[in-house]
Amino acid sequence: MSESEGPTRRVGRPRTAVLSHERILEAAFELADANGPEFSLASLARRLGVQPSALHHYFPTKAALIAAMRGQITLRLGTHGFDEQPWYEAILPWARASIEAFGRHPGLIAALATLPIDGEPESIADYERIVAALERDGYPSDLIVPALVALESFIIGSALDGLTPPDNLRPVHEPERSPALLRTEAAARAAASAAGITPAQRTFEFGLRALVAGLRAVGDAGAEPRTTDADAPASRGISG
Amino acid sequence: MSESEGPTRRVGRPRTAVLSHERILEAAFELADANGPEFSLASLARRLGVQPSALHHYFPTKAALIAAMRGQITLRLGTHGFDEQPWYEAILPWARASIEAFGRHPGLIAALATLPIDGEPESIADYERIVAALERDGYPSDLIVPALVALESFIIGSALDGLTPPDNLRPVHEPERSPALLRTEAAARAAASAAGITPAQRTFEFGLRALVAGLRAVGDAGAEPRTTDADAPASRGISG
DNA sequence: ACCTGAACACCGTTCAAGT
DNA sequence: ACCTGAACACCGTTCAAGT
Repeated sequence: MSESEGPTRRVGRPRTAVLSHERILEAAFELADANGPEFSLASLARRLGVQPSALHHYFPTKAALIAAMRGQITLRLGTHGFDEQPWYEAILPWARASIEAFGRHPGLIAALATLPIDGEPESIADYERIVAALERDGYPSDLIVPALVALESFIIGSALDGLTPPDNLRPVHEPERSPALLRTEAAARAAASAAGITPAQRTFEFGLRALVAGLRAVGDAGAEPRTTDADAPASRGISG
Repeated sequence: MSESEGPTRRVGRPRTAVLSHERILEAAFELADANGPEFSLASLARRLGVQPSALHHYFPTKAALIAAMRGQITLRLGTHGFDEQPWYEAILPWARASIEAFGRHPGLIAALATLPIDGEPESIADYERIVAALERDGYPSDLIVPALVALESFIIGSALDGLTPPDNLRPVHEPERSPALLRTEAAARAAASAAGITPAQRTFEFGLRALVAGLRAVGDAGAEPRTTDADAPASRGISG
């Protein structure tokens, strides 16, 4: 959109500002859409026709810019009717919109995943809506945030999985050494093809339903003191 | 371990080789263990007392080195008794060992996740063992690989989640605007603290059990032609 | 206040040259 | 074959200087 291939602006403050938070964010999304994991401030500056250092006047660090992008993405997710439907219904379109949004910006997924939420009003508001629905539906209080985070972890991991080639798990080098993998990978790829979607998309939809069903089962049994405790086994496996 | 802070080796082929695949991998794991997402060939070369370009003699690219590290990590995961136990039992310690391994190398998680499996014999062998167990237990053939990939996506996403601060979802800036999140996040953190684990660890264990339970439910209903089809809804949500 | 331009401390990778 | 050293094309960030 904004081409401006550098009429070599001279030094000093321009008469009218060339940049703004909005213009930078817009160009940043264009750059992130042009797929490939190459998202750098330098290439963003090139696209905007400015020097890289000019960007730091609006966003102090690269992480701050990405945090702002995350806020925009969250805004566009929409509400998905958590107020009208039970959480396990409304969460499905929310999850689909989330991975779709992540998939549109391949170069950002890893960065978005590790970014602290911190003071991000949009993400906080999004979480608040979902958490409130779980509370309203009687989900066990101390398992609401874990359920939400587990779901988001699955979404993030699936988004990264979507970056791998469609036949990523196909044993091409020594197929005779992994016959079961060869068989089942072909079956899964054929099923995805028949459905007109990628294997990664089919995997996501399948895993999403399984995870939500599992989370729901625990929540329904949530009135009693919880025999399906989530705490016990961790002491025998996971460390720091 | 290997200090060798550069007695300034002179040019030309050394009388006895200074590097080897094993020495490089060992140092690479030491570097990845020293937490922080800074894993570079330059810092690895510094640790080994060589020039960065020397590394390319053993691993053509950084991605090739990380692929080799992934192979080592997979080897150390162990077998976890998929031959003796049903898949939904053996998969639990396998998943715990996986996230523990990822958690030990924070700087590698994102790179490991996006790496194509390609010709990685160790990972292929690991998958083959798991897939074979699912087949043996009668899991629907075209859902075996999706089940495995969904689980691994959850593990990868959870590993990334483990990098965020423990109170990542706590609304500190405007707590009055998100009361439900404030309540439930505190409840979850308190429960984790009482169990002597981090919130991320408790979330992982909880989500793992929910996901496996959900995957198992679909598999048990797998004899019939599948009314719980994974294909239909994708046509109304997920795109390229 | 808002930009340029130089500078700093990094990256991964290639390749000629030396032994 | 196995390393050094120089070179190339990048990074993010800081900061003085100009308007």
